[in-house]
Amino acid sequence: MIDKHLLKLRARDEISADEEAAIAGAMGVVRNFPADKVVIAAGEEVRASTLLIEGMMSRFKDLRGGERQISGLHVAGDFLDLHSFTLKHLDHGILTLTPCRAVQVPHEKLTEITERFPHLTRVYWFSTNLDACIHREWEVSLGRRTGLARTAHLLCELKVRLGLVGLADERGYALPLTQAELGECLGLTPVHVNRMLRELREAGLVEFRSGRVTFLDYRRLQDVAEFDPAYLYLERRPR
Amino acid sequence: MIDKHLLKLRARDEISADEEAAIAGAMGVVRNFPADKVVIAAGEEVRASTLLIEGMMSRFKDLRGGERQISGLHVAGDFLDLHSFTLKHLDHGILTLTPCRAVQVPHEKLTEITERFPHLTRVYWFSTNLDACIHREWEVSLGRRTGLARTAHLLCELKVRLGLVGLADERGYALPLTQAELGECLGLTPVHVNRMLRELREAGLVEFRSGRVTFLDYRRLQDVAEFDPAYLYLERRPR
DNA sequence: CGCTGCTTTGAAGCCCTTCAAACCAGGTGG
DNA sequence: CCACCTGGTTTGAAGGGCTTCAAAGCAGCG
Repeated sequence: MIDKHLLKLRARDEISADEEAAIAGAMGVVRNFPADKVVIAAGEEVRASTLLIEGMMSRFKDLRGGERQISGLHVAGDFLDLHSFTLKHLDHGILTLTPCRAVQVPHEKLTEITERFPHLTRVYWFSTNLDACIHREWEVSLGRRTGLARTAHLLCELKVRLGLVGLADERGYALPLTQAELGECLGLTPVHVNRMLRELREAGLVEFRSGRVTFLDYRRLQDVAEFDPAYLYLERRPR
Repeated sequence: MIDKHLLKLRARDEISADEEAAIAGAMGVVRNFPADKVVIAAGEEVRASTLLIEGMMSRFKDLRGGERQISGLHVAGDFLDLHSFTLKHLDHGILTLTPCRAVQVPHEKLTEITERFPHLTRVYWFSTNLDACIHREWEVSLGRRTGLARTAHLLCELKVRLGLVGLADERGYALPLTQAELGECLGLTPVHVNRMLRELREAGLVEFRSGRVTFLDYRRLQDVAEFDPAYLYLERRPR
C-alpha cells in the first residue's frame, strides 16, 4: 500500500526500518473515490492527511467567474495534503481527476511522529517543501513561459514524477486528463491547449492522445520547455 | 532583532518563553546587504537559513532568454529560506530588492530545535507551508487573473503581510520596488504594470508613487482583486 | 443509434507585448 | 547653480499570443 510512497521518500533520503514501521503504523482508513469528486473543500477542517495510493488528484482554486486554476497535480505515492497537518484547514480544494484509492493518516499519528522521530519529521517537512518547489516552477511557467513551453514543461515534469514510482518510462506514460484539465493547470483555454498539443506533435516532440503521452523526441522536448529537473530534488541526500 | 519575527509567529500560534529563548539562541551572524544583490544563488549549498530583519528580498528564477520570474516577496520578520533547512540547496535565487539587514541561523541550531522542541518544529513547518499557500495564490493570479486584478491582488497581499509586523496601516505602506520589479512578480512587462497602476489610480482604488502605496478605496480594491486573506491564515490556532 | 463529453478547427477580437521615444527626478560634476 | 547623466516612469502605435465564439468531428456508451 505504501510501497510507492516509500519509493519516493527513499529516492531522496534514507528511511530506517523503524521509520518505515512508524509510517506503516500511521495508516488509517482506505477510501475509494470516483473521478471528478471534491475530496476536500477549501476551508474545511481536516483531521487527517491523505496518502494517494492510486489515481491522480489536484489542488485547485476557483474564482468568482468560475475560472479554475489547478495549482498542483498529485500522483500515486504522494502525501497530497500533508500540509493540512500544520494548516488544519486548506486554502484550496482537493479534487480527484481519475478514480482514486487513498489512505487517511490521522493527524494524531503525525503528531506522534514529530514527537518520536525527528529525522522522519524532517523528511516529511522536506516533502512539503518539495511541493513548494513545484509551485514555484509553475509560477515561472505561468508567468514567463509561452503556452507551448508551458505545456511541454508540464509533460516533462510528470514524466519525472511518474517515473519515480514506476509509472513512466522513456517511451511515455498514461495521463488520464482532458485537455480542459490540462488548461486549468497551465492557465490556458482548452482550445489553446489543443493547439499547443498539435504544435508539439507536428514538431515531432510528444504526442498526447487517448490518455497517453508518447515521447517522440524527449531531448528536444526538454529543450523547448527549458526543463531542468533540479527543482525536483532527485538526488539522495546524506542523513 | 527577532521582535517582528515573533509578532508574525504569535499572530498564528502560541510561542512559549522556552521556545522564544530557543529561537533567540539560534541566531547567528547579522549581515547587511545593499539593494539588488543576489544573497544566495540557485543551487548553492546552504548551511544556514536567513531571517530578514529589515528590508525586502525576493525569490526568483531566470530563464534562458533573461526573463525573470519573482516567485515570492519577503518582508521584515520573514524566515525567508527556512526551507533550505530541509532542501540543503535552493531551487531559486534570493535577491535583495532594497538594502537589507538579516541574521543567519545555522542549520545545526534548527536541527536542535527539531530534536528538542516538537511544537516549535511544527510552527516552523507551518511557516514554510504558509509560503506554499502564497505560492498557490500567486499561481491563481498568474494563471487566471487579469493584469489589473493581479496587480490589485499583490497590493492587497502586501498590505496584510506588512500590517502583521506594523509596516502597513489602513492608509497605505512603503513599497520600495520599481514597476519593473512588480512586473517580475506579476508576469507582466514594466510597460503594462505602469498602465495597470494608472488604471487603478484613475479608478480611485490605489495610488503607487515614489515608493509608497496609498489606498484610495481599499474595499473596492479587494473587490477587483478578488482578494480573500484566508490563504494567509491570520487566525490564531489552538496549541 | 443517438446521446454526451471531448477534441479539433476556423475566424474575429482583445489583452498584453514590443518597440520607440519623451518625460521626469535625483545625483554628480564642472 | 545649472548642465548633464542615469534610472525609472509614462505614453503612443503596431503586432502577436491567446481568448472567445461557434460549429463540426469523433469516440464511447446506454
